[in-house]
Amino acid sequence: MSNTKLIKPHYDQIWQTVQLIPTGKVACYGQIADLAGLPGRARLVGKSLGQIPNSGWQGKLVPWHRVINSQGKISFPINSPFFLTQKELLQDEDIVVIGGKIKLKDFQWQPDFNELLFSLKF
DNA sequence: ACCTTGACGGTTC
DNA sequence: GGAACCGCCAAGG
Repeated sequence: MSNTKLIKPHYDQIWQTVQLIPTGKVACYGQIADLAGLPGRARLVGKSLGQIPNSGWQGKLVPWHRVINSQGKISFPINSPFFLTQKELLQDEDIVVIGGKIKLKDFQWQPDFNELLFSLKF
């Protein structure tokens, strides 16, 4: 049977949106919230990312590591396990991380409007 | 039904 | 820069 009923209402939209972030780019929590049709709910984005099943979602992995805060920083305590994991995943994509910070000017995802209309199913 | 918790963000100083 | 303050609201206890 389908497990979609078990997923919290907004998580689908958030995870779906996060999957659109291309390799080598990052997006802010608030940016994802806006694109997902949930303006002002950046915190919900963070919360939902922590709820992604280990097995992935709808058969795909969600690139949670590409989501950082509006200051361009990784939102985990410096040098904590999650921090280090995220930093490594980002660097694997050639994203420059210095002191937990990333230059949004260089690496922030700038989605194309038409692309969004074509990709988002809600 | 009430209270607390957040992988946040904008404003202000 | 950065720190303090407040607004936000779904979830979970």
